[in-house]
Amino acid sequence: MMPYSIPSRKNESSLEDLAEWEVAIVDLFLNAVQSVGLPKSLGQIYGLLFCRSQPLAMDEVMKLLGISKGSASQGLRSLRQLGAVASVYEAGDRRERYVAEIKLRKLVAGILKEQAEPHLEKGVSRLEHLRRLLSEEKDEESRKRGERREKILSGWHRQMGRLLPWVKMIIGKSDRLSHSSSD
Amino acid sequence: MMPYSIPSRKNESSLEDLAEWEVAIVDLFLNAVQSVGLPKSLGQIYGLLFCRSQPLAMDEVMKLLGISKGSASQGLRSLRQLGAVASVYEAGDRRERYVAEIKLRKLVAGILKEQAEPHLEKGVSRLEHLRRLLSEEKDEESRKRGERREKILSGWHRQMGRLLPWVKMIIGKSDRLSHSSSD
DNA sequence: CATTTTGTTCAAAAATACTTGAACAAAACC
DNA sequence: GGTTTTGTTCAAGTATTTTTGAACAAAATG
Repeated sequence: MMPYSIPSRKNESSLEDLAEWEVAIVDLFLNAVQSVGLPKSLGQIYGLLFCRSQPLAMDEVMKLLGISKGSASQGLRSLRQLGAVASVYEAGDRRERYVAEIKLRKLVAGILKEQAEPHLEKGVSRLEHLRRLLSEEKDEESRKRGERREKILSGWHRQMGRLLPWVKMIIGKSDRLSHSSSD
Repeated sequence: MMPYSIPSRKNESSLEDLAEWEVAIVDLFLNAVQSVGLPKSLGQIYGLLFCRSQPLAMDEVMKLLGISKGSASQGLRSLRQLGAVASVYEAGDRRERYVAEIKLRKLVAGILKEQAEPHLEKGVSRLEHLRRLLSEEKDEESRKRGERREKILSGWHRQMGRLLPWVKMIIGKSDRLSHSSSD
Protein backbone atom coordinates (compact mmCIF):
# COMPACT_ATOMS: atom_id res chain seq x y z
CA MET A 1 0.00 0.00 0.00
CA MET A 2 1.35 3.26 -1.22
CA PRO A 3 5.01 2.40 -1.69
CA TYR A 4 7.36 5.15 -2.81
CA SER A 5 5.09 7.73 -1.29
CA ILE A 6 6.03 11.36 -1.71
CA PRO A 7 8.35 12.70 1.00
CA SER A 8 5.46 14.92 2.20
CA ARG A 9 7.11 17.98 3.65
CA LYS A 10 5.16 19.47 6.52
CA ASN A 11 4.74 22.94 5.15
CA GLU A 12 4.49 22.99 1.37
CA SER A 13 7.68 24.87 0.54
CA SER A 14 7.39 27.45 3.30
CA LEU A 15 9.15 28.30 6.54
CA GLU A 16 11.65 25.58 5.63
CA ASP A 17 14.26 28.11 4.68
CA LEU A 18 13.96 30.06 7.89
CA ALA A 19 16.19 29.43 10.86
CA GLU A 20 14.37 28.20 13.93
CA TRP A 21 14.88 31.47 15.73
CA GLU A 22 13.45 33.29 12.73
CA VAL A 23 10.33 31.18 12.88
CA ALA A 24 10.05 32.05 16.56
CA ILE A 25 10.29 35.76 15.80
CA VAL A 26 7.78 35.57 12.96
CA ASP A 27 5.44 33.82 15.36
CA LEU A 28 6.10 36.44 18.03
CA PHE A 29 5.07 39.26 15.73
CA LEU A 30 2.15 37.27 14.42
CA ASN A 31 0.75 37.12 17.94
CA ALA A 32 1.68 40.69 18.71
CA VAL A 33 -0.24 42.22 15.82
CA GLN A 34 -3.26 40.05 16.44
CA SER A 35 -3.55 41.47 19.93
CA VAL A 36 -3.70 44.95 18.39
CA GLY A 37 -6.41 43.75 16.03
CA LEU A 38 -4.35 43.73 12.85
CA PRO A 39 -4.37 40.79 10.39
CA LYS A 40 -1.79 38.18 11.19
CA SER A 41 -0.14 38.25 7.80
CA LEU A 42 1.05 41.74 8.68
CA GLY A 43 2.84 40.32 11.68
CA GLN A 44 4.37 37.48 9.71
CA ILE A 45 5.71 39.76 7.04
CA TYR A 46 7.03 42.31 9.45
CA GLY A 47 8.60 39.59 11.56
CA LEU A 48 10.39 38.11 8.58
CA LEU A 49 11.77 41.44 7.45
CA PHE A 50 12.75 42.23 11.02
CA CYS A 51 14.94 39.12 11.07
CA ARG A 52 16.78 39.86 7.87
CA SER A 53 19.63 42.22 7.22
CA GLN A 54 19.08 42.25 3.47
CA PRO A 55 15.96 43.71 1.89
CA LEU A 56 13.49 41.15 0.51
CA ALA A 57 11.34 41.35 -2.61
CA MET A 58 7.66 40.49 -2.53
CA ASP A 59 8.07 37.11 -4.20
CA GLU A 60 10.71 36.14 -1.66
CA VAL A 61 8.35 37.05 1.15
CA MET A 62 5.64 34.91 -0.46
CA LYS A 63 7.98 32.00 -0.86
CA LEU A 64 9.52 32.16 2.61
CA LEU A 65 6.25 32.53 4.46
CA GLY A 66 4.15 30.42 2.13
CA ILE A 67 1.49 33.09 1.71
CA SER A 68 -0.37 34.18 -1.40
CA LYS A 69 0.42 37.03 -3.72
CA GLY A 70 -2.65 38.91 -2.57
CA SER A 71 -1.76 38.67 1.09
CA ALA A 72 1.82 39.68 0.46
CA SER A 73 0.81 42.67 -1.64
CA GLN A 74 -1.83 43.91 0.76
CA GLY A 75 0.26 43.18 3.80
CA LEU A 76 3.23 45.11 2.48
CA ARG A 77 1.01 48.00 1.57
CA SER A 78 -0.40 48.23 5.08
CA LEU A 79 3.05 48.00 6.58
CA ARG A 80 4.35 50.77 4.35
CA GLN A 81 1.36 52.88 5.29
CA LEU A 82 2.07 52.34 8.97
CA GLY A 83 5.66 53.28 8.36
CA ALA A 84 6.72 49.84 9.57
CA VAL A 85 8.57 48.93 6.40
CA ALA A 86 10.46 51.00 3.86
CA SER A 87 11.16 50.10 0.27
CA VAL A 88 14.66 50.20 -1.14
CA TYR A 89 15.88 50.05 -4.70
CA GLU A 90 18.67 47.69 -5.50
CA ALA A 91 20.93 47.92 -8.54
CA GLY A 92 20.35 45.41 -11.30
CA ASP A 93 16.94 44.31 -10.14
CA ARG A 94 13.61 45.69 -11.15
CA ARG A 95 11.73 44.43 -8.12
CA GLU A 96 11.03 46.65 -5.18
CA ARG A 97 12.61 45.39 -1.99
CA TYR A 98 11.58 45.95 1.61
CA VAL A 99 13.22 46.38 4.98
CA ALA A 100 11.68 46.61 8.42
CA GLU A 101 11.75 49.85 10.32
CA ILE A 102 13.27 48.90 13.67
CA LYS A 103 13.10 52.15 15.57
CA LEU A 104 10.39 51.66 18.14
CA ARG A 105 9.75 55.36 18.18
CA LYS A 106 8.87 55.38 14.50
CA LEU A 107 6.77 52.25 14.76
CA VAL A 108 4.73 53.62 17.62
CA ALA A 109 4.40 56.99 15.93
CA GLY A 110 3.06 55.27 12.83
CA ILE A 111 0.55 53.22 14.73
CA LEU A 112 -0.64 56.25 16.67
CA LYS A 113 -0.97 58.32 13.52
CA GLU A 114 -2.82 55.66 11.56
CA GLN A 115 -4.92 54.17 14.30
CA ALA A 116 -5.35 56.47 17.26
CA GLU A 117 -5.53 59.88 15.60
CA PRO A 118 -8.28 58.96 13.14
CA HIS A 119 -10.34 57.71 16.05
CA LEU A 120 -9.83 60.91 17.99
CA GLU A 121 -10.84 62.82 14.90
CA LYS A 122 -14.00 60.79 14.46
CA GLY A 123 -14.67 61.38 18.12
CA VAL A 124 -14.98 65.11 17.52
CA SER A 125 -17.84 64.69 15.06
CA ARG A 126 -19.51 62.08 17.20
CA LEU A 127 -19.53 64.47 20.12
CA GLU A 128 -20.97 67.18 17.90
CA HIS A 129 -23.70 64.82 16.79
CA LEU A 130 -24.41 63.96 20.40
CA ARG A 131 -24.74 67.61 21.37
CA ARG A 132 -27.14 68.20 18.51
CA LEU A 133 -29.36 65.32 19.62
CA LEU A 134 -29.27 66.59 23.18
CA SER A 135 -30.39 70.06 22.20
CA GLU A 136 -33.44 68.44 20.62
CA GLU A 137 -34.27 66.18 23.55
CA LYS A 138 -37.66 67.13 24.95
CA ASP A 139 -37.66 65.29 28.23
CA GLU A 140 -36.03 67.42 30.90
CA GLU A 141 -34.57 64.68 33.07
CA SER A 142 -33.22 62.83 30.07
CA ARG A 143 -31.58 65.91 28.60
CA LYS A 144 -29.93 66.89 31.85
CA ARG A 145 -28.58 63.40 32.28
CA GLY A 146 -27.36 63.34 28.72
CA GLU A 147 -25.61 66.64 29.14
CA ARG A 148 -23.74 65.31 32.13
CA ARG A 149 -22.68 62.31 30.09
CA GLU A 150 -21.57 64.48 27.23
CA LYS A 151 -19.32 66.40 29.60
CA ILE A 152 -17.70 63.18 30.76
CA LEU A 153 -17.07 62.00 27.22
CA SER A 154 -15.60 65.36 26.23
CA GLY A 155 -13.27 65.13 29.19
CA TRP A 156 -12.13 61.66 28.20
CA HIS A 157 -11.58 62.83 24.68
CA ARG A 158 -9.40 65.68 25.87
CA GLN A 159 -7.38 63.37 28.10
CA MET A 160 -6.74 60.98 25.25
CA GLY A 161 -5.58 63.78 23.04
CA ARG A 162 -3.13 64.83 25.73
CA LEU A 163 -1.86 61.31 26.21
CA LEU A 164 -0.55 60.73 22.70
CA PRO A 165 2.33 63.22 22.72
CA TRP A 166 3.49 61.81 26.05
CA VAL A 167 3.49 58.28 24.71
CA LYS A 168 5.61 59.33 21.77
CA MET A 169 7.96 61.14 24.10
CA ILE A 170 8.34 58.37 26.62
CA ILE A 171 8.84 55.70 23.98
CA GLY A 172 11.21 57.94 22.12
CA LYS A 173 13.51 58.28 25.09
CA SER A 174 16.66 56.20 24.86
CA ASP A 175 15.34 54.55 21.72
CA ARG A 176 18.86 54.72 20.38
CA LEU A 177 19.74 51.90 22.74
CA SER A 178 17.79 49.71 20.35
CA HIS A 179 20.12 49.79 17.37
CA SER A 180 23.66 49.79 18.68
CA SER A 181 26.08 48.98 15.93
CA SER A 182 25.68 47.23 12.58
CA ASP A 183 22.70 46.44 10.30
CA MET B 1 -55.10 41.35 1.44
CA MET B 2 -53.75 41.45 4.93
CA PRO B 3 -55.95 44.07 6.52
CA TYR B 4 -55.28 44.88 10.14
CA SER B 5 -51.67 43.91 9.72
CA ILE B 6 -49.43 44.00 12.73
CA PRO B 7 -47.83 47.39 13.39
CA SER B 8 -44.39 45.90 12.55
CA ARG B 9 -41.92 47.75 14.69
CA LYS B 10 -38.53 48.19 13.07
CA ASN B 11 -36.44 46.65 15.78
CA GLU B 12 -38.28 43.82 17.46
CA SER B 13 -38.71 45.37 20.89
CA SER B 14 -35.21 46.84 21.14
CA LEU B 15 -33.62 50.28 21.20
CA GLU B 16 -37.15 51.67 21.11
CA ASP B 17 -37.07 52.62 24.72
CA LEU B 18 -33.77 54.45 24.49
CA ALA B 19 -33.59 58.18 23.93
CA GLU B 20 -31.93 59.17 20.68
CA TRP B 21 -28.87 60.46 22.46
CA GLU B 22 -28.61 57.18 24.31
CA VAL B 23 -28.61 55.28 21.04
CA ALA B 24 -25.82 57.56 19.86
CA ILE B 25 -23.75 56.83 22.94
CA VAL B 26 -24.32 53.09 22.71
CA ASP B 27 -23.16 53.29 19.12
CA LEU B 28 -20.15 55.36 20.11
CA PHE B 29 -18.98 52.74 22.58
CA LEU B 30 -19.80 49.95 20.17
CA ASN B 31 -17.34 51.45 17.70
CA ALA B 32 -14.80 52.27 20.36
CA VAL B 33 -14.48 48.73 21.68
CA GLN B 34 -14.37 47.26 18.21
CA SER B 35 -11.32 49.34 17.42
CA VAL B 36 -9.62 47.79 20.43
CA GLY B 37 -10.61 44.35 19.18
CA LEU B 38 -13.25 43.58 21.77
CA PRO B 39 -16.68 42.17 20.87
CA LYS B 40 -19.22 44.82 20.11
CA SER B 41 -21.77 43.60 22.60
CA LEU B 42 -19.34 44.71 25.30
CA GLY B 43 -19.48 48.22 23.93
CA GLN B 44 -23.25 48.21 23.65
CA ILE B 45 -23.74 47.04 27.21
CA TYR B 46 -21.20 49.43 28.65
CA GLY B 47 -22.65 52.27 26.63
CA LEU B 48 -26.14 51.61 27.91
CA LEU B 49 -25.04 51.45 31.53
CA PHE B 50 -22.95 54.57 31.00
CA CYS B 51 -26.10 56.47 30.00
CA ARG B 52 -28.16 55.43 32.96
CA SER B 53 -28.15 56.76 36.48
CA GLN B 54 -29.97 53.75 37.88
CA PRO B 55 -28.42 50.28 37.92
CA LEU B 56 -29.88 47.85 35.39
CA ALA B 57 -30.50 44.13 35.74
CA MET B 58 -29.43 41.67 33.08
CA ASP B 59 -32.90 41.13 31.67
CA GLU B 60 -33.36 44.88 31.30
CA VAL B 61 -30.10 45.09 29.38
CA MET B 62 -31.27 42.27 27.10
CA LYS B 63 -34.58 43.93 26.51
CA LEU B 64 -33.24 47.43 25.92
CA LEU B 65 -30.47 46.38 23.55
CA GLY B 66 -32.28 43.48 21.96
CA ILE B 67 -29.46 41.04 22.58
CA SER B 68 -29.62 37.43 23.71
CA LYS B 69 -29.28 36.07 27.19
CA GLY B 70 -25.94 34.51 26.34
CA SER B 71 -24.45 37.73 25.04
CA ALA B 72 -25.70 39.71 27.99
CA SER B 73 -24.36 37.20 30.48
CA GLN B 74 -20.96 36.87 28.85
CA GLY B 75 -20.68 40.56 28.10
CA LEU B 76 -21.41 41.55 31.67
CA ARG B 77 -18.90 39.04 32.91
CA SER B 78 -16.15 40.47 30.72
CA LEU B 79 -17.01 43.99 31.76
CA ARG B 80 -16.88 43.06 35.42
CA GLN B 81 -13.55 41.40 34.85
CA LEU B 82 -12.22 44.55 33.20
CA GLY B 83 -13.50 46.57 36.12
CA ALA B 84 -15.72 48.51 33.73
CA VAL B 85 -18.95 47.69 35.53
CA ALA B 86 -19.74 47.02 39.16
CA SER B 87 -22.69 45.10 40.52
CA VAL B 88 -24.95 46.56 43.15
CA TYR B 89 -27.59 44.93 45.31
CA GLU B 90 -30.92 46.59 45.56
CA ALA B 91 -33.44 46.00 48.31
CA GLY B 92 -36.51 43.92 47.48
CA ASP B 93 -35.13 42.45 44.28
CA ARG B 94 -33.24 39.25 43.86
CA ARG B 95 -31.59 40.20 40.59
CA GLU B 96 -28.08 41.54 40.45
CA ARG B 97 -27.89 45.03 39.01
CA TYR B 98 -25.04 46.75 37.22
CA VAL B 99 -23.60 50.24 36.92
CA ALA B 100 -20.84 51.54 34.67
CA GLU B 101 -17.53 52.61 36.13
CA ILE B 102 -17.07 56.11 34.79
CA LYS B 103 -13.64 57.01 36.10
CA LEU B 104 -11.36 56.96 33.10
CA ARG B 105 -8.44 56.17 35.35
CA LYS B 106 -10.05 52.97 36.54
CA LEU B 107 -11.17 51.97 33.07
CA VAL B 108 -7.72 52.40 31.64
CA ALA B 109 -6.12 50.66 34.59
CA GLY B 110 -8.44 47.70 34.04
CA ILE B 111 -7.71 47.47 30.36
CA LEU B 112 -3.97 47.69 30.96
CA LYS B 113 -4.11 45.03 33.63
CA GLU B 114 -6.24 42.62 31.63
CA GLN B 115 -4.81 43.21 28.18
CA ALA B 116 -1.37 44.76 28.22
CA GLU B 117 0.18 43.12 31.26
CA PRO B 118 -0.57 39.54 30.23
CA HIS B 119 1.08 40.28 26.89
CA LEU B 120 4.16 41.68 28.54
CA GLU B 121 4.26 38.60 30.73
CA LYS B 122 4.00 36.26 27.77
CA GLY B 123 6.76 38.30 26.17
CA VAL B 124 9.19 37.30 28.88
CA SER B 125 8.83 33.60 28.13
CA ARG B 126 8.92 34.19 24.41
CA LEU B 127 12.21 36.00 24.75
CA GLU B 128 13.55 33.17 26.85
CA HIS B 129 12.52 30.69 24.21
CA LEU B 130 14.19 32.82 21.58
CA ARG B 131 17.45 32.92 23.52
CA ARG B 132 17.39 29.15 23.89
CA LEU B 133 16.97 28.67 20.16
CA LEU B 134 19.77 31.12 19.50
CA SER B 135 22.17 29.30 21.76
CA GLU B 136 21.55 26.20 19.67
CA GLU B 137 21.95 27.91 16.30
CA LYS B 138 24.90 26.39 14.47
CA ASP B 139 25.42 28.90 11.69
CA GLU B 140 27.66 31.72 12.91
CA GLU B 141 26.23 34.54 10.79
CA SER B 142 22.68 33.57 11.59
CA ARG B 143 23.31 33.36 15.32
CA LYS B 144 25.03 36.72 15.44
CA ARG B 145 22.20 38.32 13.54
CA GLY B 146 19.66 36.65 15.79
CA GLU B 147 21.43 37.87 18.87
CA ARG B 148 21.28 41.43 17.62
CA ARG B 149 17.56 41.03 17.03
CA GLU B 150 17.03 39.56 20.44
CA LYS B 151 18.67 42.63 21.96
CA ILE B 152 16.32 44.90 20.07
CA LEU B 153 13.27 42.98 21.19
CA SER B 154 14.42 42.98 24.79
CA GLY B 155 14.84 46.72 24.59
CA TRP B 156 11.35 47.17 23.21
CA HIS B 157 9.98 44.96 25.92
CA ARG B 158 11.65 47.05 28.59
CA GLN B 159 10.35 50.29 27.06
CA MET B 160 6.82 48.97 27.02
CA GLY B 161 7.06 47.94 30.63
CA ARG B 162 8.16 51.44 31.50
CA LEU B 163 5.38 53.05 29.53
CA LEU B 164 2.45 51.53 31.42
CA PRO B 165 2.92 53.33 34.73
CA TRP B 166 3.23 56.63 32.89
CA VAL B 167 0.01 56.06 31.02
CA LYS B 168 -1.83 55.38 34.24
CA MET B 169 -0.33 58.49 35.76
CA ILE B 170 -1.06 60.80 32.87
CA ILE B 171 -4.61 59.57 32.47
CA GLY B 172 -5.13 59.72 36.20
CA LYS B 173 -4.29 63.42 36.34
CA SER B 174 -7.30 65.69 36.68
CA ASP B 175 -9.57 62.72 36.25
CA ARG B 176 -11.80 64.29 38.85
CA LEU B 177 -12.84 66.82 36.26
CA SER B 178 -14.82 63.96 34.77
CA HIS B 179 -17.47 63.57 37.42
CA SER B 180 -18.34 66.97 38.74
CA SER B 181 -21.52 66.81 40.77
CA SER B 182 -24.38 64.33 40.86
CA ASP B 183 -24.85 60.69 39.80
C1' DC C 1 -39.53 19.89 48.41
C1' DA C 2 -41.71 21.37 44.21
C1' DT C 3 -41.68 25.60 41.78
C1' DT C 4 -40.22 29.89 40.12
C1' DT C 5 -36.65 33.15 39.27
C1' DT C 6 -32.01 34.25 37.93
C1' DG C 7 -27.97 33.39 35.71
C1' DT C 8 -24.30 30.28 33.24
C1' DT C 9 -22.64 27.20 29.66
C1' DC C 10 -21.84 25.51 25.25
C1' DA C 11 -22.86 23.53 20.63
C1' DA C 12 -24.62 25.20 16.52
C1' DA C 13 -25.80 29.20 13.54
C1' DA C 14 -24.70 33.73 11.93
C1' DA C 15 -21.70 37.35 11.13
C1' DT C 16 -16.97 39.00 10.17
C1' DA C 17 -12.49 39.01 8.84
C1' DC C 18 -8.75 37.05 6.23
C1' DT C 19 -6.70 34.74 2.41
C1' DT C 20 -6.49 33.15 -2.10
C1' DG C 21 -5.76 33.22 -7.05
C1' DA C 22 -7.09 34.67 -11.45
C1' DA C 23 -7.81 38.73 -14.12
C1' DC C 24 -6.02 43.03 -14.82
C1' DA C 25 -2.74 47.16 -15.09
C1' DA C 26 1.88 49.25 -15.47
C1' DA C 27 6.36 49.42 -16.41
C1' DA C 28 10.70 47.46 -18.28
C1' DC C 29 12.79 44.97 -21.77
C1' DC C 30 14.22 43.61 -26.37
C1' DG D 1 5.06 47.28 -30.40
C1' DG D 2 4.95 42.68 -28.52
C1' DT D 3 6.54 40.13 -24.58
C1' DT D 4 7.93 39.41 -19.95
C1' DT D 5 8.23 40.78 -15.31
C1' DT D 6 6.27 42.92 -11.28
C1' DG D 7 2.61 44.32 -8.62
C1' DT D 8 -2.56 45.46 -7.59
C1' DT D 9 -7.45 44.45 -7.16
C1' DC D 10 -11.39 42.09 -5.94
C1' DA D 11 -14.90 38.31 -5.97
C1' DA D 12 -15.17 33.95 -4.02
C1' DG D 13 -13.58 30.64 -0.64
C1' DT D 14 -11.90 29.68 4.07
C1' DA D 15 -11.22 30.47 8.72
C1' DT D 16 -12.20 32.77 12.88
C1' DT D 17 -15.05 35.08 16.06
C1' DT D 18 -19.43 36.33 17.99
C1' DT D 19 -24.13 35.52 18.94
C1' DT D 20 -27.92 32.78 19.91
C1' DG D 21 -31.02 29.86 22.52
C1' DA D 22 -31.99 25.71 24.74
C1' DA D 23 -30.41 22.86 28.42
C1' DC D 24 -28.68 23.12 32.77
C1' DA D 25 -27.36 24.70 37.65
C1' DA D 26 -28.16 27.44 41.83
C1' DA D 27 -30.65 29.87 44.91
C1' DA D 28 -34.86 31.85 46.72
C1' DT D 29 -39.77 31.23 47.41
C1' DG D 30 -43.94 29.49 49.19
